[in-house]
Amino acid sequence: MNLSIGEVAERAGLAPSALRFYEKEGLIHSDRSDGGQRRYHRDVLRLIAFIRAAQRVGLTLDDIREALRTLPERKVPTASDWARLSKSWRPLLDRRIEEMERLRDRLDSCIGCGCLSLKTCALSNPQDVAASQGPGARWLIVDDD
Amino acid sequence: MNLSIGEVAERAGLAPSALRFYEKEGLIHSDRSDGGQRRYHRDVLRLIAFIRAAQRVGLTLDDIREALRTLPERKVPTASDWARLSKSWRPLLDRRIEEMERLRDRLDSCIGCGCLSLKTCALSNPQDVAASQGPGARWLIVDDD
DNA sequence: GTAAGAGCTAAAGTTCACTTTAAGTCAAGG
DNA sequence: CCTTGACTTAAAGTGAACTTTAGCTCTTAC
Repeated sequence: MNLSIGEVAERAGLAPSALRFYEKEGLIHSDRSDGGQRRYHRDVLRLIAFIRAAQRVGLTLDDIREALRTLPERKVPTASDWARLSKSWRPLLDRRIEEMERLRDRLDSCIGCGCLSLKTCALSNPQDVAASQGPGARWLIVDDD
Repeated sequence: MNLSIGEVAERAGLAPSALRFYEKEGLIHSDRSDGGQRRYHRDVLRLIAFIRAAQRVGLTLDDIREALRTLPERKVPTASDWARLSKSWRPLLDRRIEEMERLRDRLDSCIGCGCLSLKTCALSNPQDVAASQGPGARWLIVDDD
């Protein structure tokens, strides 16, 4: 317990500046030594691991701060608190995986058929993906006319 | 053929400003009308679709520009050119999918066992992932001691 | 006790991928 | 011909997620 910022940075695999930044953003918390230096509870490592995982799932720090607000205010979160949090990311993660798999399959079918834009190609029948991320997410769909 | 910037933007689902930006970045090309306005060949739509797909796979515009440099200089790319390109993204895409699946499974096993940090938990035995993205990518691995 | 290295703050800087702005030009219908 | 809306440029602005800088202070090992 009572880790310095350097120790946390080292163990968590990010820079001390990132830890100060996360703190300023209200994502993590630290106590202070008599001299005013940050001192961390070991639990912060788990929290940081969660933050990084959430980022990989595609959440912004804003989203993450929001999610973390569901954790108990001033007490150390329990296993079930963490479990609830992980669970809430599951659908998002599933969507991302599905999205990637669809993209992979489309790329595959294109490599196979060599068309990439004909009406007969899988890529030209977007009914499933096109709307998922607004007008930008059209993958490999190009409608030749 | 000979689409205006507005038409391309509309069909590709992005803003005209993005098209000008891509052009400045050397990702796409346009001819000009007598009056100096951009005129696009329909093929640019496919190219844009590829660029967006590549971005979803996690490539930066720099990476993409690099990849596009393998396309024939001043002639319209053939289906097999595109196929080669898609193929080259496949491993990256596979890695991203694997990564996401691993994260999902880990979150699952955590929800199941409720530990999240004990040495007995799946999360504590990272031999596979930890090195994949440098020291930052430690997922949910926290080594309590 | 002291020197070196780790930590402190606030503010400015960085990169990525664009968007916005300002001041003007082009194209097409009536 | 004229108006309107789409287009042009260069340059500045944006937001996310940090990092760097400058000028200090703290902590620790000798």
